[in-house]
Amino acid sequence: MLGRVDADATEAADLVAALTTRVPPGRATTYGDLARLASDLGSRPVTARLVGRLLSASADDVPWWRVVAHDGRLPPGLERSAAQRLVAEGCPMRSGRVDLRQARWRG
DNA sequence: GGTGTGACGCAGG
DNA sequence: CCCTGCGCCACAC
Repeated sequence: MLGRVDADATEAADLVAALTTRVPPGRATTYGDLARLASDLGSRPVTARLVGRLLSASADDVPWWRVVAHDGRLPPGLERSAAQRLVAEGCPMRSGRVDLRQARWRG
């Protein structure tokens, strides 16, 4: 059934968007963590790679800058924009990377 | 259909 | 800091 594929993709996109919206300002989470949370809530596993792809095409109201790589690195090409927003929120940073030891949010 | 490429993650060198 | 390899998923060629 080809319809199921689209349904699953939509579910994953909604889950990721919803979870990202829950990340508090000044805090951050990782693609991997989000993938795990989305996998628990959804009907099928979501990978970190998928989270990144979905987020790259997310809506304007989604705080994508609060989702970083597992080592706190910011999205390639958008470091400036992300860093500026994060700093404005008071998110702990370190050498251009998010200090996850302090900012990490796990839901 | 195969192949390359990403806003990924992890183990190694 | 760099890089390679493997597993992972979706997409453009």
